[in-house]
Amino acid sequence: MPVIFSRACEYALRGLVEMARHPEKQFWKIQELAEQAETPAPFLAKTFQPLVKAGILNSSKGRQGGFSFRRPVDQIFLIDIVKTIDGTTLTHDCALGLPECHDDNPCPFHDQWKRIRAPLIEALSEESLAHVSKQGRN
Amino acid sequence: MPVIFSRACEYALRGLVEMARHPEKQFWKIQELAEQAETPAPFLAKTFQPLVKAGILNSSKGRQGGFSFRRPVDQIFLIDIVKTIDGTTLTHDCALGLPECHDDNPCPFHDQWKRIRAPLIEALSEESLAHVSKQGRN
DNA sequence: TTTTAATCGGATAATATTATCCTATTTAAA
DNA sequence: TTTAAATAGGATAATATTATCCGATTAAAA
Repeated sequence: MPVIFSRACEYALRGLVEMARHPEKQFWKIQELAEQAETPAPFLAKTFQPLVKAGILNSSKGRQGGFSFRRPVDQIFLIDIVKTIDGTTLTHDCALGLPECHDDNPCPFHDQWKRIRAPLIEALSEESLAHVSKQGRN
Repeated sequence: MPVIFSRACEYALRGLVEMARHPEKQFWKIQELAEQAETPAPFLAKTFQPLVKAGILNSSKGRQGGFSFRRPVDQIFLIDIVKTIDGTTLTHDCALGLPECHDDNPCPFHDQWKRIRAPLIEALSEESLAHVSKQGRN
């Protein structure tokens, strides 16, 4: 098991952060980006496809092609990427995996998980690629 | 992908909560418990084995055998179960999956994830089976 | 003492996820 | 116009996780 995001989402995040750290670069090719982000290139390419469909990335085929952001990186939030690739499981579903668990029919862990999850969702919603890309050293 | 715990851990938690909700019952057989907890019986049995090894559960073979808690349920915390079954990935590892990411060599998401993770770990550490088992309706 | 019924542990099967490969399509350079 | 180089998408392979099965072991009841 990965930590909290799927492998696919981890790779996408790594790639996007790497892109955001180099605003001078207009178009990124998967091959080069994968090397920088330490991800398998073909898999990174796959994870980028839904991001293009979701309107987060722009893609261009052919020579001089590659990927670019569709909007400024201070307007792209981690939650956008996570929801595009991993869906709403993390933000919506029952932590014990019970499909019948809802507010009006809660499992024993429902309220606690809701409280735990809130700051997580909040942080992912407020954290932009612009901000994240200025952090860290890797 | 499951929400945040592995399927195995989800099942274990469901089973243990069910046990904690019926303190009058001394020994639980996997078959009956699995039905109550809506989990596959053989897989639940597997997930219980590490809990026995970790000293959280007691197991007894043979007729009249089954599983029981080894200490009072107000002294068993969700973090104990999660760590026993899913390990320390959730509480220790890099959210972007980078093995070289540490406090002294942080990835761009390191500090944010640390802040997000803190209340999660805190809640799991404070939440006892006794308390959880009194919540909810499932 | 034998039988019954439970967990334990190893082997195996099924499924989901991760990873790669190959052809088609697209675009720009030659 | 042709060639080269990129993404798109479908097919396939590898791996990890989930799920089941079965014989071995254990312990109580018959």
